[in-house]
Amino acid sequence: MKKTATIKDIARELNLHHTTVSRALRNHPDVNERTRETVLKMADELNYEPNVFATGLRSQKSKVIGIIVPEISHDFFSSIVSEITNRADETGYSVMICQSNETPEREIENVAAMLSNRVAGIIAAISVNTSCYEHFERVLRRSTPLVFFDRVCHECDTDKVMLDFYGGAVQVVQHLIDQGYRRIAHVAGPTSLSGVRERLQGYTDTLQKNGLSVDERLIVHGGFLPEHGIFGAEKLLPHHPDALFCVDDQVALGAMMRLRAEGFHIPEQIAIAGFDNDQIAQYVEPSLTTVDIRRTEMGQAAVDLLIEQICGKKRPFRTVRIKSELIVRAST
Amino acid sequence: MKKTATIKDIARELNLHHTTVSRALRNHPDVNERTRETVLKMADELNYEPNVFATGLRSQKSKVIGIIVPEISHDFFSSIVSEITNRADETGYSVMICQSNETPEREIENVAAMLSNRVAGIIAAISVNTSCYEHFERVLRRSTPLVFFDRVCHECDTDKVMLDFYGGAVQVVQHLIDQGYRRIAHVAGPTSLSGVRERLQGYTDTLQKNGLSVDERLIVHGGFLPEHGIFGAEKLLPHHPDALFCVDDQVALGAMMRLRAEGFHIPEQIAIAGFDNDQIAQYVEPSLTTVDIRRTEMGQAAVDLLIEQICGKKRPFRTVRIKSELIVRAST
DNA sequence: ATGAAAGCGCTAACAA
DNA sequence: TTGTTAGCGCTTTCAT
Repeated sequence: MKKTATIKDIARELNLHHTTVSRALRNHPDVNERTRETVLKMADELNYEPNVFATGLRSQKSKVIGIIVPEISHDFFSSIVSEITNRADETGYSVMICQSNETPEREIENVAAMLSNRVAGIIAAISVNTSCYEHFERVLRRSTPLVFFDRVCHECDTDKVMLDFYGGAVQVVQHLIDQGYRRIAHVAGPTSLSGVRERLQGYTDTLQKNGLSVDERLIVHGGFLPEHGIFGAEKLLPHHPDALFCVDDQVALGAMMRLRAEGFHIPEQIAIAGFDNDQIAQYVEPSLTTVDIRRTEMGQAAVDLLIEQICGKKRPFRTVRIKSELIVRAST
Repeated sequence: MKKTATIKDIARELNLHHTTVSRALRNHPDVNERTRETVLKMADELNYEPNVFATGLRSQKSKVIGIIVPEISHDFFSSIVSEITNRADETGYSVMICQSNETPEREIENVAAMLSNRVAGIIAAISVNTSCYEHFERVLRRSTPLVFFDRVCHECDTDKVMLDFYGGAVQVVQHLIDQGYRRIAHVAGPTSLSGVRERLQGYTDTLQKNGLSVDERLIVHGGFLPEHGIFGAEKLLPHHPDALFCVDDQVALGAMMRLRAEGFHIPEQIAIAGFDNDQIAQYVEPSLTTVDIRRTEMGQAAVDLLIEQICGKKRPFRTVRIKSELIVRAST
């Protein structure tokens, strides 16, 4: 690696002391205007680039935000990562990324990697199976700023950006009931996640509010992937549902595939609704009714909260709720 | 930020000099076995974590790989980022990410951000509109390791991981011809990208090899998103194609949507084929014939080439070609 | 086997 | 307004 110019190189060229150069570059008031100009010119000429290791070593701060997600390649998470990256960019931060692959072990390593890289703060969505939060507690003990989003850790006292899963589920189920569906099934996710429990609660509450009974046989649990939708549909069909409310769009996609294979007409014989408003939801046939969750707003909120923490704004921790919006399409 | 323990803290606790501690921690041979043990124990006790700023400052090296992609949230790129991240993890590197949003301006900023963060190396796919490569030349001039993938810069002398676009296109078009389709259209991408030109070449070569003429009206150019497929289908329909070979699956999805809206039966009246084998390709109705490109292999190759460069292996730059494989599904 | 000294590039405090 | 000194945490060289 050919070494790049340092402030000392600039100083030598200009017969100045490197501290003067340092001041000039950082617009310190105590520096002659003409000196500053020559310094800036020389810096440009020598392609000077401040050394992050040196500034980091002195300040013990970095301009890097760490993101930890379960799976980078999922539509929802990749969108959020994209939004976070854009927002971070706007505010002068770079982004470091890790994925837990939905395992607590990897998640622990992810956290360790972030801390070892001395990131300015961490934005995280926990993995499905995380039940011990010691690694996140350690982040807080080191007073490294931390913001959870989507899949939050309720036990941890820090900022959170949460979706309105309950409200979203209520909207979907009410919509299905309004459309005349009566045997509404729920292809749920793993109950270890609060968002899954909230959707379930919204589902049962709305059924009961409308005088419909909750049939346990119409509730199945799985994961967030298409195969879980396929499997869920198979388990539900013997109980003759007339609508499927799926925990997310990927699951809805799998369920839709299975139902089509069985020759069902959607939405005439069975309706399907998802959650997340993945990009494909509008391109499948029939297009999928789902709940949109304002990903841009979510990503920005996460970054903004984190930066407030980084900047040391003294304030109580906050939980931001992102609004859900029902998107009605052809599948219901 | 509560400061973490340093080697000096450990040294003080143990009445040793910090250099001895440093040696002990790095398994230097010149250190008493019992001393090493007590040092390791104390390091663990104090939650010692080496300071990356200090080691970076001394060594002028980091253990961070930078990735630059056009759009993080596209199925293809997010998969590749995921694969790269996994591979980097295995080899002890962390990953920093940027997206150009398909604009050269942002791409230039991305490169600057990576260099300013002193990453160990950069893995990049260039944006559609990048025509000047000065920013990448600068990377090479600073002898920062650089590997292009998918969308490569031919003018830059460095490692490249390329897809076999030509071979993939040949397979798709030959398959369509074998299935009896004769008026095969191509919804192409922007010709600024070599991968797009290679697919186009594979398309025309295969038509001609089979004694079919190339009808310019059956070739349209656009981008990589569903809307470009919708638009492409509209422009092609007046010329009565019986098959559409699309530049990627997203475009195929859009085209499929448009054709369905027009009441066409797929694949009876019109066949559709894509490229990339996005996750949804198997879930749409009808499932989409496409070309798979071994994303894991691609991500690993990119990381492995980069790490070879980082480790200073003296060797000529290489171009790795990733095999394409036709995936026949219901849409043809 | 351990310690001392020096320096990576930068900035803050103090001196001139 | 500019220069001097010192130190962030670490490793390398040389001395003991």
